[in-house]
Amino acid sequence: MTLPRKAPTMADVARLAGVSPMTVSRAFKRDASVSDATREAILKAADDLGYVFDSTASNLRSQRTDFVAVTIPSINNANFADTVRGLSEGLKARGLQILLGATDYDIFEEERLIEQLLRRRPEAIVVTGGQHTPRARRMLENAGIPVIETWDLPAAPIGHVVGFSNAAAVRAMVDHFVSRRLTRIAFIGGDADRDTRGTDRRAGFIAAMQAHGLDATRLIAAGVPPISMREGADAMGRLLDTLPDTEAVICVSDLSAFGALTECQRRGVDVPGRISIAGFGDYEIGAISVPTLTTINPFPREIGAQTAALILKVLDGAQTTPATLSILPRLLPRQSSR
Amino acid sequence: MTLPRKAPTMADVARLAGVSPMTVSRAFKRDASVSDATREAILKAADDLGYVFDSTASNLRSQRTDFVAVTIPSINNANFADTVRGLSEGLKARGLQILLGATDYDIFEEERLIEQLLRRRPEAIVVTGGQHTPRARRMLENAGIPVIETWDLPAAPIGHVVGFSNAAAVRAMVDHFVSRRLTRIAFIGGDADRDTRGTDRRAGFIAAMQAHGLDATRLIAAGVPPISMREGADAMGRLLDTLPDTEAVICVSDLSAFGALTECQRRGVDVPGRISIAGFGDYEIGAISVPTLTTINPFPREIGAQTAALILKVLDGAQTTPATLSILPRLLPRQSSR
DNA sequence: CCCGTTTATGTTATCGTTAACATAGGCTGT
DNA sequence: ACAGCCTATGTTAACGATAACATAAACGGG
Repeated sequence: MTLPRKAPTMADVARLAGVSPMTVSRAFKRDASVSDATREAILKAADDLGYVFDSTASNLRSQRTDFVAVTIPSINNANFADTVRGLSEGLKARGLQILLGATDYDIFEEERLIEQLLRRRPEAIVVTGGQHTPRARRMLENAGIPVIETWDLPAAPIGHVVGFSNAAAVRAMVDHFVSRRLTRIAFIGGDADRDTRGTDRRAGFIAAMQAHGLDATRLIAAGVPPISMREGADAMGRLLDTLPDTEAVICVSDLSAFGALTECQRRGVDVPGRISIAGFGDYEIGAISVPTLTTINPFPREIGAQTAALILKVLDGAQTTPATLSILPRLLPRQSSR
Repeated sequence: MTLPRKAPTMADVARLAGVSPMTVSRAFKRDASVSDATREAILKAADDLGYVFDSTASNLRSQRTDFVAVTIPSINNANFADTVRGLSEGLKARGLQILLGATDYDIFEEERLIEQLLRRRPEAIVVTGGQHTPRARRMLENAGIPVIETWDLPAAPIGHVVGFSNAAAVRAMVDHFVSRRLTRIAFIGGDADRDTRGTDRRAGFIAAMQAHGLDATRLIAAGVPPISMREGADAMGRLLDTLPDTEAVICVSDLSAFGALTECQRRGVDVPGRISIAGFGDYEIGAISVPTLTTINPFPREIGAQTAALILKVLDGAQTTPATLSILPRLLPRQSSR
């Protein structure tokens, strides 16, 4: 057992390799000009000493952290996870690392998180949604780094946008049902004020119903977002109890839609025979359940990939004006609706 | 539009507030001794200037980053996400932030990731699983920070452990089936060598079957881990085609088990009447599907929570020897098995 | 073969915060 | 009233890498 002596620094490596610290620094960068022999000797020396590059020092001196800060509502959500995956893959090649934080669907938590993240001096920041506290907005505006809002098309963007209209996506679903002669349509979502995307979807539902001259009052609040399969099932139970003549139901996500489907199965209610069900998000479950679930794919991974590409473009100076990349969600009619 | 002048530093804040930079530094810490009047003036000045604390400098000087590095196989997995959530919640109170990386179920990718993470000088590192490349192992051993292996009970731990035996958990499932007089049992998992926890589960299955004197050759390889619902369904299809007398099947996860269930539903194969199905992980879907899925809950969130608590203890010096916290997974018999 | 250019390396100062030490003034108890 | 002890603040130097500048050696073309 050796004593836990102080960790070796570049100076130690330099001494052992017989070069200056600056040369060691160069040897650890990809592009820098160091002769092969010297680099090899340096890496050997570093390995012998068990040297581990200290990026805290590098970050300060070079004023670069190679972090990209990302906030998502929840880690435990396949859609947001897909976006993070798309981002991560697109940024990895450039050595950019994601600094991830979850807001728990709360814009005040988001504000706190953004402050924490900005202190780490990321190269760019990606936030989910276009609704923020005034202070959060101010921090983002003054951060001096590229800001990308995703999963939404904010009316007044802070910087760049890679998103889609949640309201328009749900409108397409309403249109789909109406074209099938289904008019008594309900909406199952979370309690109004927390999940802003869920709220947008509900608003889109109401607007679309009214545009068709239909009653938009079949609204079931299933609990605090994100609503679970279980909450979807419970909401469906209440819907069947109170408004049994409902012909179709749009759920805020595929998870709640699947829960709703199982409630119908337990009660022997035929889907889509007696009631049609639609979800949102194109989760895998909707593609494989029996029956499969009609849903909307907002291409979350694509959002991440395009966001990553945009960040690289901006950091390269190849994009100097705020960009808005609009993703077009796709309606996927499946067995759960007719 | 103001010019993007240089971001203000503590020195700027200090000048405006009429104090020394050190006092500003103190004002930004929780415990430091600064009079209320001074702190207020400083925070006001900071706000006026739009000052954002620079943790890159703080990290270097104080030799603390308040990062805890975490590697998980995949971001897009509810079980690992739960562990991260448990960790995150337990660490937040102490101002520790998670630095997350995904290995994509690949120990070579894990090695690369561990190196990247250690360069950021985390206060502790949490890895999923107990199998690592030799170099990864060496890096962890020499990192000089607490190392916690999770989701496994390694034979030769590097440091601390918060995990469970995947093999033992599956053995309990085999025992469960055997006690119900089911003996022709199959296992659906991923291809052998990648997902080490999946491999452990398969090995546990084989060992348990042999311990009962039963045939342990009904093994279906469903593809590259992590295997999806779809792959679970496909595997079940092959199983029904090739070994139609199978009485029970244990799937490597609830997701593949649900896929397998849907394949049975599509084929009109009664579950559990003709075949029993079990999964692993206690995903929400298993609790709500019709029929509900027999599964094993390894308490992923608890793993995260206990890991967080352990890290705090170690950083406080209240735990100086390597700890092994063993979680006991719970078998949950449900409708999909009899 | 000489001068302009490139390549490999060295030197110096610095990024912005804070640990460590120092000190003035106020307070406490006897 | 004074030693002893807090409390609030200041001063100095350092964390470990690297940007910016400098230079010696190698190269190359006419």
